[in-house]
Amino acid sequence: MKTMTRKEEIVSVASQLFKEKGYNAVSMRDIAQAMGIKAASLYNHITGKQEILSTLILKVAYEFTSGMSSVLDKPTRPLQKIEDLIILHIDVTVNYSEGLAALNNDWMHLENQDLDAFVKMREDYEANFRSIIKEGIEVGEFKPRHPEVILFSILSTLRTLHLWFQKRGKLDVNVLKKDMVEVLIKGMI
Amino acid sequence: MKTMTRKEEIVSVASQLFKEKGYNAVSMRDIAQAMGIKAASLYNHITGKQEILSTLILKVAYEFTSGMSSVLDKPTRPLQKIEDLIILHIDVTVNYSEGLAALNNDWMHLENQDLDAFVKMREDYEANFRSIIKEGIEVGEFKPRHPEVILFSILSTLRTLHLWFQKRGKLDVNVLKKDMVEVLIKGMI
DNA sequence: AAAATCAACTAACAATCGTTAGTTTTGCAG
DNA sequence: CTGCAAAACTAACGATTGTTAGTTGATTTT
Repeated sequence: MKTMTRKEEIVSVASQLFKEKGYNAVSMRDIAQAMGIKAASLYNHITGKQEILSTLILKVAYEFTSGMSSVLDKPTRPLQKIEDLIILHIDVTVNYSEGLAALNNDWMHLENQDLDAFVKMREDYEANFRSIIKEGIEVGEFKPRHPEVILFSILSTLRTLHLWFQKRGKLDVNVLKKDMVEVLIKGMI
Repeated sequence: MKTMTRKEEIVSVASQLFKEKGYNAVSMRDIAQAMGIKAASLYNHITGKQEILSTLILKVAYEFTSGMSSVLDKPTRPLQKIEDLIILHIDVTVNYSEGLAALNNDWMHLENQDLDAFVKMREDYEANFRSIIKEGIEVGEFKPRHPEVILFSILSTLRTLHLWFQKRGKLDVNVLKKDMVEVLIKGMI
């Protein structure tokens, strides 16, 4: 782990507290105490509480957006793209697990442009995912099921991965990738 | 819809606000305003903000617990039990959609005995679910996949159903049940 | 009609919130 | 050493939080 700027430290410490109690239940004094300083000192490094949240969430959201771009750019078939996206989610979960909790639970506490930017990224991401599924059904690679149900099932699972990964940290990442792809794509029977 | 007591009205109104902004971002004055009264008047019917949350969450948690009991009592095979649990989740989602948001996002803000009771119900529920999956694998009804991954995939999907059900309310409930069972159990290819 | 209960109200409380201003300490470059 | 900037501090602000006390008017019970 490379050396962190003080601001990165604050965002990191805050993200752990946000994960446990949520954005609104964590005070600036809580964050400061976890860093061993006073709340007012935080303002030497950040402009306010909102900046912590938006820095945290938008960084992770960008990872998904750029990951989706990579997947779309490759000339692969729909099934391979879905597999790539599952791997993407697992990798982001492993590397940004703190930020994912905030992204999932506290995105609605973003404000103004940050909120708009996030919502747009999220909608675009879902739309791209949906298109891949629809194309897979059209070319006969997937069963002709309601695309919305497939999209919902996969995304729900992937979005809450961080909860399980921390609880059952014993799960080996590569085993998880393999089994997750199998279960999500081929089902359980 | 039968006539509500005033307390039930408060819990209902509060649950809608909790769903949008989360427990901590909703003030007693917000709840009162949504009911057309003053915050202090709420205390004629409830003992405090905590009671709203615990009433809301524990009612839904009990639905899952008793639903699980029914499924376990029937002398069916593991596959049928899983299908029954999927139906249970969809039914609870339709009938208690507001409470599910609080259960998923704000359970950690419960206190003392309420928190303990909830955590125990949740752990028991997951343990029962896990046992059914393991038995299904043992008797050869399910593929020999990591039980934890199957459990996680199904529960993640079912627990976030309420988010999608409100967004895409056009989805017919019976179509949803059929497709959801198919997708979760048989996969997408 | 009198008495009691209910459910609303006003007013205020102590605590905590995010944030600002002004000051002191720390650590490094010259 | 000296000087300077970075980063900590103390103290306080106005706003909001959940909650309590005491009161009023309406409705129900006796």
